[in-house]
Amino acid sequence: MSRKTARIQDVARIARVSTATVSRALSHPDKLTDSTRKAVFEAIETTGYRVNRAARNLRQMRANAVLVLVPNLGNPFFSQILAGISDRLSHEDVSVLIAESTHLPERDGALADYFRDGRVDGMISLDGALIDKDIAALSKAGAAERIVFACEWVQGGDIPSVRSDNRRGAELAIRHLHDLGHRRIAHVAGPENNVLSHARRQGMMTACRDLGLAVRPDWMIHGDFSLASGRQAAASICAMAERPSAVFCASDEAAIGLIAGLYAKGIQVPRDISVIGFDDIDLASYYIPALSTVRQDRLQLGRRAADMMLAALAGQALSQPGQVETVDVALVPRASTALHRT
Amino acid sequence: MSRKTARIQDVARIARVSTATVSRALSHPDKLTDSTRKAVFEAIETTGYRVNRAARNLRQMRANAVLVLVPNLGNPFFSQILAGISDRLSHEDVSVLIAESTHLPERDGALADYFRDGRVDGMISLDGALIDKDIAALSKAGAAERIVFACEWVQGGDIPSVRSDNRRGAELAIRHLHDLGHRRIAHVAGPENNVLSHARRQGMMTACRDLGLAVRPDWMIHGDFSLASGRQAAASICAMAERPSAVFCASDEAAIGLIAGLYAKGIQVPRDISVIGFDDIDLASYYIPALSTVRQDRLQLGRRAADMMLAALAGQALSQPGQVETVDVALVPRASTALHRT
DNA sequence: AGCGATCTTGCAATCGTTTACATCAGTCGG
DNA sequence: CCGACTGATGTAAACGATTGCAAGATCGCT
Repeated sequence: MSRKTARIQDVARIARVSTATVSRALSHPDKLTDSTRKAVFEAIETTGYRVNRAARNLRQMRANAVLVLVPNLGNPFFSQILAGISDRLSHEDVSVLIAESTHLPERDGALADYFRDGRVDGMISLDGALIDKDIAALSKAGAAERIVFACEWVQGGDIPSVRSDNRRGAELAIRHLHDLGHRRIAHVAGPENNVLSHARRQGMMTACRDLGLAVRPDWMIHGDFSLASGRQAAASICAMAERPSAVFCASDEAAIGLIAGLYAKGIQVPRDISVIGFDDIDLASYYIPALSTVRQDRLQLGRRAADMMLAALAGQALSQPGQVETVDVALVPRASTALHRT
Repeated sequence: MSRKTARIQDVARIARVSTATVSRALSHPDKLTDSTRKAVFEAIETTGYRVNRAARNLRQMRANAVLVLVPNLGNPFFSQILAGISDRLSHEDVSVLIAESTHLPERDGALADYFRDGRVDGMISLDGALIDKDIAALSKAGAAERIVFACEWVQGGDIPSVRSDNRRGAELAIRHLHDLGHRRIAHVAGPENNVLSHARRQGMMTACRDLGLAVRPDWMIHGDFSLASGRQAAASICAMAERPSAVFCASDEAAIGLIAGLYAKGIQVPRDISVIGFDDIDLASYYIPALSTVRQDRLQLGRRAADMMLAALAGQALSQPGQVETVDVALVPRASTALHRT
């Protein structure tokens, strides 16, 4: 038995047809006579033939692969979106390549190179912090039409995106606290330059205005979505002369960090302060107290982004350049928010 | 300006050399005269040339890519190992493809096809549940020498692996509980057929024997590493006539589920029962009570696996076929374990 | 039977590299 | 001054598929 894998020629010889016919049997089965198609598939069976992707990619000048750019793989939040993407793409015979923003080579245009050397046909970015330089390099590489954002996005561009309804999520959170009687509400925000931070803060401001609540600047606490930043926020709150009765955190992790931090100082949630998060990570319902939060459907975000990508690759430009798809969010009240003690 | 990207021919023409020389400038720069090398690199600069990966892969008959097989991308535990792998490989110009075990096509040998159609040169599997059929298909595809396990592994095979010292981790956990005065120790195990479950249970048994503790079969509770299984275990424990004073859980998630479940029934940790987990996930130190656990270095697991992979691809077979590298673990005592009340 | 239309299949060029081999120019020792 | 040797570069044949074009086969209709 020969060590080498079967080539299209071997199949053609056994099926007594040309290589062209074998190729067609695979890509346009309906274009063939029943009998020849059968003969070809039998030959494929006996030889165990599989098409060589490198050869196909070279000839077709496409990669049949998509790059997913993740800010931080260690973060379960992103990896679940990745799972949604992978789910869709793996069924379409499109390979999924991954790259972490933080581990990209320093060299400018490292991202664009994925396109220019033909490794991928498109990119789904979960990172909204792409700088203009990257974007410029990408569009110079002719890749601009084959980029989709998922979850995060960049502000000005025409690049289509799939995102949660962050503003509404924030409004739901604030209204929930308001319904419970809270009037003094603080916010632990995400990173300053992040689009999600911004949208969620905006949502909070809108809701507060509608409800006639004041938003005190000193109750807008800086954070970065992380556990550690939540814990730090706890310190800030303890130091306050007048404390809020409830806190809306821009992420579940920040909320958990905050609760842990408050607990360490003897402030109990929700007895002394109510806390609500954003995301509904798996752990939220197992935390003590179970975390009230706003659910984002991360799998759905990934799947929809993958669908947009497939559409973009299928050829026709996207319906509108700046297309935005929004995935709904839902309030999930649990035990970390309680009636305000009057 | 032409739309098409520059080819090696264009570079050759501008640098006034042959394509062979350009190719050599990239792969064996030292084989060239200083002057020609300089000329070539200048031409590359002006044309913005990048080698076409499909063409290179076809000619070299290799993919310069590695497949990472993950049981479940949604699980942060795996995605952090993935981060370690990605970190190493992206610096070596090796692309990282991902596939989820659960989303693989039903067809037999779907994994082997990644090798047979030349999409990847090697595979790092985080999934120890590969069935014999898969393995057989893989080795028939000549891929057996290019597989490495990370974290999990399969029992009998010769396939090299990187893993944490699970037995020692379990022993550390048990001795820690013993040091605190606990003598009645239960275990929430992982899935029945999982190698990690087995190793950790073995470690527990060894430690118990050494310390002269009885292991009661009815205190070995089935689980599957998940939050939900931990919560279920809480129900089991509540139903027991005689309760353990401490529980060693095979994962942090199970431990958290357990604590949440016990809390719901009015049993407090560590006041009534001590609980220790395994993994040291990010959240462990932010849980209330902060979770005692055994730390696994997931990044390191990934990095070492990537290194083994690179060595395997570099050509020479691995030192021994069944090579096993062990990554050390560490006890991290926190607030979920306390002195046994006598 | 004749003719055009339609459908099926084969021929051969092509995608962009890499690399074995050939070639050519120096270099060096005798 | 010559032959052997070394080192740098060019020539051209792969790698394995896809696909425009052309040719042959089949069919329908008059």
